[in-house]
Amino acid sequence: MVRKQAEEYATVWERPEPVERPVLSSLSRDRIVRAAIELADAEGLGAVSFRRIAGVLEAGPMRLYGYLATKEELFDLMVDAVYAEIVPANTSASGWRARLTEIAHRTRETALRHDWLVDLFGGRPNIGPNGLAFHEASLAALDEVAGFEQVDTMMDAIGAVHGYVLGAVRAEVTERRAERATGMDEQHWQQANGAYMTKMLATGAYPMLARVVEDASHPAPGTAFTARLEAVLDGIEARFRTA
Amino acid sequence: MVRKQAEEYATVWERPEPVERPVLSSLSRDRIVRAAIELADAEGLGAVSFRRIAGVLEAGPMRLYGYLATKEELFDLMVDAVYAEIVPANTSASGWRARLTEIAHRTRETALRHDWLVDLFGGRPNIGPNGLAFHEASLAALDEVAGFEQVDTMMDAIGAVHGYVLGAVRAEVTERRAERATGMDEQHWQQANGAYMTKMLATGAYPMLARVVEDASHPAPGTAFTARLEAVLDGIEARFRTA
DNA sequence: GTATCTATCGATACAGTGTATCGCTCGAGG
DNA sequence: CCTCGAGCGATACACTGTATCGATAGATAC
Repeated sequence: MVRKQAEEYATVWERPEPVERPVLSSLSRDRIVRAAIELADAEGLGAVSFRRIAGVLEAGPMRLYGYLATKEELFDLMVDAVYAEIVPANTSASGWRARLTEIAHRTRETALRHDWLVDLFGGRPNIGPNGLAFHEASLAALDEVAGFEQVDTMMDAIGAVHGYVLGAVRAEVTERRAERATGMDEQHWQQANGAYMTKMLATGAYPMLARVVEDASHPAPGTAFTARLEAVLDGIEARFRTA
Repeated sequence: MVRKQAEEYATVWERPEPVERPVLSSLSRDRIVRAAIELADAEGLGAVSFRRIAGVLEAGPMRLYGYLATKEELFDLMVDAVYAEIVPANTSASGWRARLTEIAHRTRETALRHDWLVDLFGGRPNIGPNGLAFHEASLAALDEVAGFEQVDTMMDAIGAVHGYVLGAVRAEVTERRAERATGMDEQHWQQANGAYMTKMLATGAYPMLARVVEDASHPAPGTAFTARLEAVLDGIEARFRTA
């Protein structure tokens, strides 16, 4: 190119500079996914768009399609990246209950750290490398444990645990989100919903709920999760373990 | 109006017809929500838009805003409408286990019938009349049952059950969706994912998963759900019931 | 019976979305 | 040295939720 220009313009002085060409930021799936996760953490899943990610990475939106085919794929990668935070590198827990408990708690903590996770978790097959590692770790917790020799038994056990964890964490995150709604209007939201709830309970149509609202103690968030998880583990031991 | 026209144009023959005014279809939250649910059932949640709903109901999109303030409110109403399908009018089950089991199964069946439900379920506080009735029914199953006198105990029990049900159903629906992906490309999807999975398992990094894929029997979908639910109920009895 | 007020409707508009298309430009390979 | 192919991104398209606002029709006041 420059050669050709050199033919047309004999001297540098007349020859124009090449068109301003912005330096291409180096991109990778990793950088894209990391940017997307930061966006989601800061402003919610709704703020994640190809245009905004590209803006952060100083690239054109269409460039992302060299790394991802669809937005769903982006979500899949985000979830798998977060799975890496859940799977413990090397667990110190011994015994199947302790190891499943550890996985459950790490799952919960990660979901609280990235509160958009529950919207994607289990919404599509999570079969990326880290998602598989997660299931592998769960299964490994039952490997060579007396009474869990059968594959079907193992699946029942981790199916029950993961089912509980997924549902419980989703409920907990939803509640947290609602409690501290978007900043300013927190007070307004609380007030409006409080009024609505008292009105509904006053109808007398929900006597048990009324009792609960009146008498419930509100333990620290994690304790209920832990206690119920223990119950699920008890149930697994009672019903599935064949030792 | 016509009077005024009558003054301007003395005879009918010169007086123009009033402007064509389309007959307004009668609207209600109920009709809107019903239309939205039909759309979601037929074409998925993604097909639910104010414009399409309005189209079905032969109204302008903006007219819906007289009944709903935002799309999230529409989703809330859809979920609450479906809760009505879950809550049994009058249960025949006796005993707390049977009644909680009935609720769990009705939840599952409803979620399978409306496979978009799991995407909204528990994603926002579901405190509409039917949502409250759902929780009321769950609590009522434990009312005056020996060993569940304490409100906190009751909450632990139904928290564990609902957690499990929510998570397990979400996982099941996701799997169903993936298996029969969008029609034609089912075969293609299965093939691509099968190849991917076998490749991943061949790496040897997931020995337990490999064992599972090899040895797992694939029972009818409902049976695993039921068995694991029984385990959860066992655990509740073992850990929470104070009788 | 007439005039005014008010609530509702929907056309239009706006900012944003995911993504298909397609020239352009550049670096690598023959 | 030239050609080819790949990567890039400007542009465009169809669509989204929703704010604005003039027009209208029914209700209300005199």
